[in-house]
Amino acid sequence: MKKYCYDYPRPSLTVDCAVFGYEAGGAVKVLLIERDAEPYAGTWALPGGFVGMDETLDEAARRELEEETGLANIYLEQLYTFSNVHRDPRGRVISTAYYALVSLAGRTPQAASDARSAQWYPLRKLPELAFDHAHILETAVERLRAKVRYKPIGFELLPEKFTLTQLQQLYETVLEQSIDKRNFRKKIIAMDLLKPLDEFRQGANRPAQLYSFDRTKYRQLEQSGFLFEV
Amino acid sequence: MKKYCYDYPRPSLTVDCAVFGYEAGGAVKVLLIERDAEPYAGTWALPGGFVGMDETLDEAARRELEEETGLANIYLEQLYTFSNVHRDPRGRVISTAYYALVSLAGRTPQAASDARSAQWYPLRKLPELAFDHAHILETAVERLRAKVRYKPIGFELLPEKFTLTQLQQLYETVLEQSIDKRNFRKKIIAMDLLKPLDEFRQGANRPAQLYSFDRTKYRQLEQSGFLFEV
DNA sequence: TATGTTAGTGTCGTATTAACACTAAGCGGC
DNA sequence: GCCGCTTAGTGTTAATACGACACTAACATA
Repeated sequence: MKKYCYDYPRPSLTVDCAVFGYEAGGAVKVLLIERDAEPYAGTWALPGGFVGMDETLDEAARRELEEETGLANIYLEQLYTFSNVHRDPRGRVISTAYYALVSLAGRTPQAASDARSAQWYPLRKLPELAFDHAHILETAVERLRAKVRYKPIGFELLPEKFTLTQLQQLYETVLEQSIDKRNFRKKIIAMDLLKPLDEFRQGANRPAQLYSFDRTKYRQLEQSGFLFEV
Repeated sequence: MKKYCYDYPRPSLTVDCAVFGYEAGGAVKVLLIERDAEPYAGTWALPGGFVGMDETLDEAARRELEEETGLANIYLEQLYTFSNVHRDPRGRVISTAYYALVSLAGRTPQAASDARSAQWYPLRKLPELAFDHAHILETAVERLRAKVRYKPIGFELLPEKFTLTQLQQLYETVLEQSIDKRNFRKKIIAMDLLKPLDEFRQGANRPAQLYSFDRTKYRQLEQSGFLFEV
């Protein structure tokens, strides 16, 4: 018994989340779930689901992400709304995609809701994806790369205290290109965004200076719409 | 009698178009319609309307724009999907906004459908707008400015044959800042995007060299994702 | 104490950018 | 016909930003 009736037909609305995970030294990963329900049961897909009547798309994206993978407090940014007429075999479903880049550290997904399992997949070794999610993911990767080139990243993606080498590796991983060490340091230091700490990271070799982000300066820069080219 | 029934409630989906118009020497204008139907009857708004079941959002945006204003063949680009829960008094309505920048020349809107009237409004002298359309417009202006800084504009916005001064004025108008004449010419010429013609524009003063766009080169550059800073 | 590994640092040539002022060509009025 | 007004058109220079490039420092371990 269908209870919700309208004068005109309405498409369904979903959200999908392309969450990229970064881990020092590793490749970029993507958070995927194995679908438990039809259609595409048993197939891997981006976390996502239907939008509720009393939540914004942002809220829906965050909620679905947490429901299906257990990951909360991830800042998602709207990517694009995909509206191909036949993108979903259930009928007319329009989906607004979100994306994010987060640190893998401490973020182990736990499948729940209609996800049979949930895990990080290396971006270069993806399984077959449900719906048009491969296409969504492509779009998200493009956007992520484009964005990283003019907005600094780092918050969230590194431990509270980190070395310049770690920061450089982050950029090299996301951009998939190597960067000159001296030039990178020059530029980052010139931005005056990092606070050198009194600590050093001990280890097998020469101890590395630890830095932390200066969030105040970060926000100032953010508002003035600055450019940041690596 | 409501004929379309579903197991779960569904939001309505609309599209809205922020179409900016440029005219040599004038300020940037925005295409608005005066709503004929409730809610907001008599108030000015962005052209737009409900999405059909067998059309993509892009198609819906183009269709609504033509229905309400008579303007066709405008290349719209997706801007953002606005989903505030109370953005529409009729209930839950989510709207995907599109934007475009076109030449005013020969584009006189003709109201139809549920638009009582349709006209170009100077961006600096806007009336009160319906729904959250003022907010959508703000977002569109930001995006337009950002985009113009790295993608060349000009096609569509100038007559087939134009002078470098006209092209410069276009940039100055859209960016709302003045540009050094010599530097601008140097840069534009260096891009090798313009064909100097054998003609000059006659008028009251020194005749100006006429140029036209070299569309082949434009497409080449477009594909290589080039940057273009003015 | 010798070796291996990562941290850290400066210069220079080149390319890009911004600032800046005068001459050229046509028109209209006198 | 010449003077004045208006718009078109043109190069140089100084400052800055960028990319390329190689060695020394510090520590751990064998």
